[in-house]
Amino acid sequence: MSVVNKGISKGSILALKDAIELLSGKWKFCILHNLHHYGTMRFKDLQEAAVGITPKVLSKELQELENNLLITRTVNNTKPVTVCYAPTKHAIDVLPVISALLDFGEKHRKIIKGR
Amino acid sequence: MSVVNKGISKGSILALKDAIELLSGKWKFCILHNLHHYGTMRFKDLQEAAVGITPKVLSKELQELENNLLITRTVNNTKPVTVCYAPTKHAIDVLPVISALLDFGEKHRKIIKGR
DNA sequence: ATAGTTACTTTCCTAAAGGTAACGGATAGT
DNA sequence: ACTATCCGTTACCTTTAGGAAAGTAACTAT
Repeated sequence: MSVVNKGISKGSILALKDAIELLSGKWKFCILHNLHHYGTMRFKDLQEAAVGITPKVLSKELQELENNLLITRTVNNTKPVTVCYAPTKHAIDVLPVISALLDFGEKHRKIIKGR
Repeated sequence: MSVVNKGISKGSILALKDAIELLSGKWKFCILHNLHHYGTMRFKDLQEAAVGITPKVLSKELQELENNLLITRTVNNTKPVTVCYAPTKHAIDVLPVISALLDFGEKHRKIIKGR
């Protein structure tokens, strides 16, 4: 009937905690959301898309995502150097999380508004 | 083809940020996960299920979840007072997020292990 | 020579998250 | 009177997240 119904395995709670630890925070979902939409983005594009983020924070988030094999970083030898970030195949696995969050967020807004 | 493919609306990014703001953090997903599994839990059950959480933090998380209409709090007039927490109908909307996170977490573990 | 662009890094700082430990009120058992 | 249970609260402290502002390196254009 429900998604979780047969008992909570220790493995599953660990997987949940891993996912939370990696993806929690103010920006990672937004970055991945943008990246999945546009496919490939430069640093500045990402900064403009994630309104309010500072270069320092963006840089840190991107490094963490790269370390976890969710994005790739490519340096182009252009006049002023440009860098491209793109989602990896593995990043596709976070799409369901993002769309579920999006869905929840929209439903939640309605419910909170009308109380 | 993909879940997000037609443009990023401002509303959707706001919904995403709302969801992140509410659910981000170390414990809320775990608490909701447990609550959905067991249906109704007392304070102490929740504390034992979320290994490592302290009463202060648990108390705060539960208040936030209650304020956001994701759980209900019921005080029973038993010998030593007991309190029951249960998920609301609205909390069902976070189940897809949890199962997607769980799924991602498991896939991610495999990918990170074998690199 | 000066100024602009891109992609950061560095330093400094504040606020929030989260942990530790102890305590409190209600009630009941011994 | 003492102890225990349950559900917290309170005070205190440390850690982390994240923001502000400036700087840097490499290059180009004027």
